[in-house]
Amino acid sequence: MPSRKRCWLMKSEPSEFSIGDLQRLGRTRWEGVRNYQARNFMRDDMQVGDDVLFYHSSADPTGVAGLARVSQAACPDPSSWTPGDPYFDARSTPERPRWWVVEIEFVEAFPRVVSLAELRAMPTLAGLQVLKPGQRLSVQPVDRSHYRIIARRGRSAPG
DNA sequence: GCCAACGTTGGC
DNA sequence: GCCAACGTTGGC
Repeated sequence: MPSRKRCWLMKSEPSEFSIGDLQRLGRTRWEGVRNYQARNFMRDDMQVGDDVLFYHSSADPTGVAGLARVSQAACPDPSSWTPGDPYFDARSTPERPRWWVVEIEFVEAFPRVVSLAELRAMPTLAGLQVLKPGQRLSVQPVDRSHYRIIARRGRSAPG
């Protein structure tokens, strides 16, 4: 029996891959995650249909820029055993893959980024992982209540 | 560009 | 298994 849809936050530097890039492509494989905790979330917990907050990191402003959805469950990350690929890892092989990817699809781009400062100022988001000091995980679980609050804020008129 | 926080690696 | 050195992340 399929379990209930979950919600996630996924970070990307918009100079590398932005919500606008996802909008143009429609969907993408989330390649290049090289952190075990983030990998485990993708490989073990993400399911098709899960909701995703698309977060712009190292940006101005940094924050949630839109929504996406998991469109394909995890499979081994071919970039990890492709020599010359920026994400190549000699320890990963097709027989014994070390890194995994999910595919996500575009849902919507917010009319404005809900900035980190704005997220911090919302008392209803207490406990949101990305607000914790030193939190660097590029794939994080998010409470559905938090997801809804952020999605509503992102759709609201700028200002 | 700085640097604090964190994860990974590898010598012992 | 400890832990120092190193690399990376990401806000500022």
